[in-house]
Amino acid sequence: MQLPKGVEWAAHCLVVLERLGESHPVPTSTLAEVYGLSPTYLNKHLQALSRHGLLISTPGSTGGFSLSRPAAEITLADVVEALDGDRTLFRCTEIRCDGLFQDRSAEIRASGACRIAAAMWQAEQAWRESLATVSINDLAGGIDALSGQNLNEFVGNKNRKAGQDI
Amino acid sequence: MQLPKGVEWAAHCLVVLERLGESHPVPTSTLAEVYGLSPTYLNKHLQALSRHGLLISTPGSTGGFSLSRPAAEITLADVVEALDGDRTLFRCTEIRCDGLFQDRSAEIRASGACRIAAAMWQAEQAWRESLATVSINDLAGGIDALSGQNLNEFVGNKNRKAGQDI
DNA sequence: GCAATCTAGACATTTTATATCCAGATTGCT
DNA sequence: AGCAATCTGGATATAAAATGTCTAGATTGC
Repeated sequence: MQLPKGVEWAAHCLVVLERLGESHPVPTSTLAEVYGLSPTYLNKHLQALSRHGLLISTPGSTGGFSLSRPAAEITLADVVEALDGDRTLFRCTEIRCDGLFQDRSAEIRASGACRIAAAMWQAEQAWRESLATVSINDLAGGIDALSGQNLNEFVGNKNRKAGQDI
Repeated sequence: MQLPKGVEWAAHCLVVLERLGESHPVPTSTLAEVYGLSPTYLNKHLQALSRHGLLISTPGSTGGFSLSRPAAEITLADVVEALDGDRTLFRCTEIRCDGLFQDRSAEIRASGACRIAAAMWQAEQAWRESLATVSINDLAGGIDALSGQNLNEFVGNKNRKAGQDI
């Protein structure tokens, strides 16, 4: 069981957008180039972030994606939720009601949620709460500190190429 | 991203073994019948639990599986680790080193682990720690309290059928 | 020796993740 | 107005993982 790679891609892209400041929207193609990712597939993930309100998408010739709110208010929990939907790590299939005790399934269900599921969900809660303490802002310092300058130059050139004055 | 169903199966089976006391080993076929599971596939998971020291397996005609230690000392974290191996929820592919900054990858790696990965792993740590607080013993009370009596009768009959005096 | 079991691995099926592609709509530029 | 670049959504294809089955070998109790 593993988180989809899209989570990693999305997190890095959000960091890039933070580092670039709020200037102009950055198109998928540029973000893909920064990290050597598949543009079309990355776009699918960015669309998901947009649908969930983490990004604002601007259509049109000089369009692209930009952060919808301050990077300090976007957390890893948001990213995971946006890309992985409302799925839980643990999925309870209530096998308590399936085999030997089939005919008492109503009674079993009435006795409350399965304790295994409850414990699993509580642990998952701890996971999400930890993710919620880390914002894109917290992440931005380290990751691309080394390459932040280059990043600005690169994207800047890209945008100028597209006919835009940054 | 979701935990394999085997985790649920294994957890329930451990609870059943706890409720039956330590009497005799219970074969895969009986455990599968209790919850209406695929015997061969369940056996694969039980083998994994055995390899990781949660269960003791007894070969032979009256063989089967039994808990390797008190149910209070087997936690959900153990179950997840046994069935899902050493995989982490989040897998870092270091895309920092892949695209624009390819030629500086050595430098980037030297600057330390990716902060995104670090945050993800810390959250995962919280998840595992929460799972480690829940033992099979804790779970046994609720889940099959309703059907514990039937469980004993059922497995008892099974074992007698197999020629065993329980 | 026979029947029941665990073990290990090969194999098939199903589901999910990954990736690509295309038609439609929006916008900026000339 | 027309063109180029973009986002949007869905269809489709490929790769990987989970799920499930099967067989041959080894162990034990009767």
